[in-house]
Amino acid sequence: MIDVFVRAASLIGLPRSIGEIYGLLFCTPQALSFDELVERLRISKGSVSQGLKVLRQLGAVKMHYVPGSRRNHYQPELSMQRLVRGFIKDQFEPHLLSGSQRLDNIEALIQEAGDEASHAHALSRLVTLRSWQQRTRKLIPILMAVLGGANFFDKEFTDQETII
Amino acid sequence: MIDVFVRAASLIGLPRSIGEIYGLLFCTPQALSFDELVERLRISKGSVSQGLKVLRQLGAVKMHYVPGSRRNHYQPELSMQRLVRGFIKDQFEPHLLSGSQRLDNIEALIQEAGDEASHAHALSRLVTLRSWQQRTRKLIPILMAVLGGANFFDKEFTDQETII
DNA sequence: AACTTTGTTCAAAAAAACTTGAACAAAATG
DNA sequence: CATTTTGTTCAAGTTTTTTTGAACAAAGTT
Repeated sequence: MIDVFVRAASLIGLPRSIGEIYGLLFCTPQALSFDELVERLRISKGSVSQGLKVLRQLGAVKMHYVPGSRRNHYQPELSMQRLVRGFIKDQFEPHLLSGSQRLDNIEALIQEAGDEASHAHALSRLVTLRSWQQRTRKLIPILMAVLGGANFFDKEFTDQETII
Repeated sequence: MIDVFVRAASLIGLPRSIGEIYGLLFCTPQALSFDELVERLRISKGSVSQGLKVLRQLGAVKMHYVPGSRRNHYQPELSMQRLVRGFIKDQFEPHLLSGSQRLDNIEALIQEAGDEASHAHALSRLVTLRSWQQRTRKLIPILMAVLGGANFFDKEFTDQETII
């Protein structure tokens, strides 16, 4: 089962160790501590430390206080909507933002250099690029809405109970 | 400008050279031949050959016949919808499919091994996983619909002319 | 048929990404 | 305050991915 998450992680460009950590947390009934992750996965403390850091940043694991233990325990985020939101916020939107800046720079570069004829083409491609960017921006809220509770697109979507 | 595509490529897990090839095709007014890509990007024939292969598979470049030249010329796909569809069909859906198989195997494994108590938890996590998968499946057509012409989500989406 | 052009394949080299483990910091404990 | 526990950091080592370039195939020319 952990393998499912290792593959999913690599699909979205995250290292194997991160898939393993999330996968083990996902499979295990109770919250696990740092040491338990090191022991059960047989990976180094360094990997676990870095992996948990990324997973916390993504909002994919939550700290869980366990009475009587000084260690931090970790639990997986099980809401698909929150997982996706975390991924987009952390890994996607920054690129979109810096992308806008970059397109402005490119526009300036087109203005100052290059001959008349190529200007027209370059500017038209820039328009295409900006439209792609804008459409991606508009897509994200729709995506989140579909993953959220109010699913008005699909009438057969019935058993909400089991869907997190 | 090519740099924009190099970054975009790495964001979706494709090598630098592929971003460069698509980027140059995107920037250039006329279709380019294999050799022109090698010369203008200063990368090896091997990289261009492999890069074009992947881009063709994704539907991100199209062959373009140029009269009087024996070489193949290439043009970029400019429709965001088709680019996204190609990417999903080629890189995403196969994992989704094999994922279903894998979940069935996992279910079998849960049945035969493990004690009573952990069965319940494992099965409930399997349900979660299946719901994630099903929701992803349902998401794809919606995504394509939004990227397609009929955009009934956004009333301000007016200048369809420039949007490819 | 011999030769040229055009592009592919694949083993080896280079580069990039990931993991490890030892040194280190911070906080709790005795 | 010395010691132990808990976890982080980072340079070095390992693995994986990407690129190169030479050998090769396929098809067109002379």
